[in-house]
Amino acid sequence: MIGSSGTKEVIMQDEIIANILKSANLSVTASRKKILNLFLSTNGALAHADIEQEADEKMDRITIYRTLQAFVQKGIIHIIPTTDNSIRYALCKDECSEGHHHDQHVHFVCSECHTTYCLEQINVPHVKLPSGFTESQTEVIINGLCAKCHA
Amino acid sequence: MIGSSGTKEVIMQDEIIANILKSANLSVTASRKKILNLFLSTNGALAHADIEQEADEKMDRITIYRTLQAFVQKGIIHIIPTTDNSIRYALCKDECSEGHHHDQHVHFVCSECHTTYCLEQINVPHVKLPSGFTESQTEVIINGLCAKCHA
DNA sequence: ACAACTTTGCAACAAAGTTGCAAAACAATG
DNA sequence: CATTGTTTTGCAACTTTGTTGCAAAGTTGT
Repeated sequence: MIGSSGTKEVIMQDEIIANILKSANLSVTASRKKILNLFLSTNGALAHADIEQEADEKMDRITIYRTLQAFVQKGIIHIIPTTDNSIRYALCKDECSEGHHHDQHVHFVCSECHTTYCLEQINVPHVKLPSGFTESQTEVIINGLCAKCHA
Repeated sequence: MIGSSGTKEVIMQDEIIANILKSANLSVTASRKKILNLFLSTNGALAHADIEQEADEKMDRITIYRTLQAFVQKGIIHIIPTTDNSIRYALCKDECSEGHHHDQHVHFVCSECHTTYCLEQINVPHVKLPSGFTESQTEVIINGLCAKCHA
């Protein structure tokens, strides 16, 4: 659900979503629209479990797995590394495309509420590697307390 | 196994391992020595599966789980974030203690051979956070090709 | 060497993820 | 808008990964 916005906005959003799917060469189905909508209306990251809960109406676990896999492969979302053995996904920025993720922003994971924030504004600092090593992607994960969870 | 070193060195290494365990308040058992030895003789990170393979002699899966948990809790090893839903562990440096991990070095994961290197020499750059956010730990994971896997 | 305590291995269980296949939904035509 | 070909979904069954309780075995300290 898009919240309390009017019908016109809902239709707009719906078309935006459909277009994202089409330009990724994915057919536009109810489950995909629902999951993509969830990502668009969340500014943090989502785990498989979150999606399973939110998309309350009957949607198979397996469909969620496959949808997420498809989205990752097509460059719509990307995986954020975690220490708790749970895969978290977040929307990609424009520079990402099929098979080529260029995600250079910092992720912040709150140790209290476990929300994952994408800090787009902040650039990933460049790190010099030992000789023989080449970088294709750098991920920065910062753990700590977010603004909401401060005492 | 320590390789082809002489008997004296093996005994030395054995004592070092026992001391690490003792100062962490863990009793010295065969499984723990074997797993800790594995970490000491690997300069990268190990996943549960790696340990299960290497420690070929009969050692229960469950013992490995519990040993790793104990090591993490006591500050002997720490978890490295990954994108592939597999928990990887690496030895902690001296600054780590029970319940308090101060691991500030960069990790490099080779996309070819999936070896995880700890780049101790390289400092983690400091990142400025939005107001209200406080950092407790920063992790940097770099993906790319390692020296061995270069064509 | 003995008693108190910790760790191990087994069994059983729970959670997370994958694969094959038939039915349903979608896309693209006329 | 109906039909055909393709893609996606949902189900069942299975694999892999991780957890818990408990008795037997091992470790520690005296």
